[in-house]
Amino acid sequence: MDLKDRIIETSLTLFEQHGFHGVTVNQIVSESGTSKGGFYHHFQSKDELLFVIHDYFISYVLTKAKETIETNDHPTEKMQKIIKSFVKVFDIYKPHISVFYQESIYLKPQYVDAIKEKRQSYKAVLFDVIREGIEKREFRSELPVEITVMSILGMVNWSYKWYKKDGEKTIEEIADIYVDLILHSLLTEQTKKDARFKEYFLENHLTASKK
Amino acid sequence: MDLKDRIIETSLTLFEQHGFHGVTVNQIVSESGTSKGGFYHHFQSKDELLFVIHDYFISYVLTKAKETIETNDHPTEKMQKIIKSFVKVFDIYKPHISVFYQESIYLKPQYVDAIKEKRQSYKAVLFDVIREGIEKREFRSELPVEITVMSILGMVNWSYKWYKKDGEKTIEEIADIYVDLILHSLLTEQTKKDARFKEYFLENHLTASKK
DNA sequence: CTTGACAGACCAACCAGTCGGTCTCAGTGC
DNA sequence: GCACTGAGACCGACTGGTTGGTCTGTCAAG
Repeated sequence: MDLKDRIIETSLTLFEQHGFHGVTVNQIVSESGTSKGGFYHHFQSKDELLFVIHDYFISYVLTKAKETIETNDHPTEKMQKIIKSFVKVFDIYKPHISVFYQESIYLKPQYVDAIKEKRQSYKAVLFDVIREGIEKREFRSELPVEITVMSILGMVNWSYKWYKKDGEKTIEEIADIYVDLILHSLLTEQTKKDARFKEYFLENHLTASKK
Repeated sequence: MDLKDRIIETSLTLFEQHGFHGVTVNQIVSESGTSKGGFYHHFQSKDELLFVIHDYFISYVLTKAKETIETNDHPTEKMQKIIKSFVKVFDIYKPHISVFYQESIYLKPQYVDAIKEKRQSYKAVLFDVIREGIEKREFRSELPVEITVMSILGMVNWSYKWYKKDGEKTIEEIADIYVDLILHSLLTEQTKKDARFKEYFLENHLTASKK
């Protein structure tokens, strides 16, 4: 791991704990075992560092989501895969995500456009899946697409506020719960009975408690 | 409106736009038409101002939620009322909420405990409703209480990132959609058929599009 | 000898907070 | 009715510490 990465990793941890403005360049520098010179050799400014962190994460997530929808799956399957893959990102990128949602307000104007665009693309992916789901009668037709997308995003994204790696539930379990909740909201009664999607519901899991 | 309130209102707007550290006391002072002296006459420090904003909002929401559950309603009704009342808070207190979730990381240690306690109480209210719902067989028994609470909180709280007062949908409409989504995730098939709860679902609203 | 990676002393700007001062007004004594 | 006093509300020039960023070097590799 070279110096640049070490600086990023250190900053991530520090930013997550104390916020962008709660951390000085001197702290970053000393915790990553380098110097002002080392830092400014790799980054034009503290603001550029913030941008690099943002871009790194959003690019990764966006690529993953696009991969998922370029299949011939049913919308229900797509939704399940998107959610699972996104939730799993928390295990690796939680600090990135925290910084992404917590500190984006401090991104300098010159950087915001690049990030905004990718953010929009990510939302668009979800939009398309839901629209497709409604068209194909798998999802309830009375759902307003925009609000539904924002609800799903909110539910999943909020995890950054409380998810702990060594918590009671594994990331896989949490992802399964989200899938269950979301699909229960989205699917029509008809689709819920479809045997192909049975495995997505908690009540049919082997671990579920049955009376 | 006296000076103290004017300072709070101005700060709220500024903090929401630029973040706590993106706003200087001088800015606050000049935008609220006062002076350094005026500011420090009412607040011990910039940090205290942040605390006052936090406390004001969380106290309000907590009181509202406690009022709601001190009824003899069914859990389903309670859940619906809590969600509706909380979502409606966005219309009045959106800046408070934004600052609450965005800047709490910068609260000084001396203030965090007071806020944390009220935050926990709020979660506890939701916990209780869900537990009661499961006990009374209105909510699905396979739901893990903690994650479900966090999902609901996430879904609703996330609104602060995108809700605009003059947006396409009114706050009432958004609240109704949340209620529909959440109840579809929570309720048992049996309970969904209960005529008393019919009005909570979008498909039974007068405005819903029917083929 | 050149170039890229890194070191660290130094600087200028900024910003939260201070402090002596002014203005207004209610209360008090005569 | 008037002069005096003191307290609370508010003013704004000033300061001292902090912080992002610079600049001159050093050194190892090629």
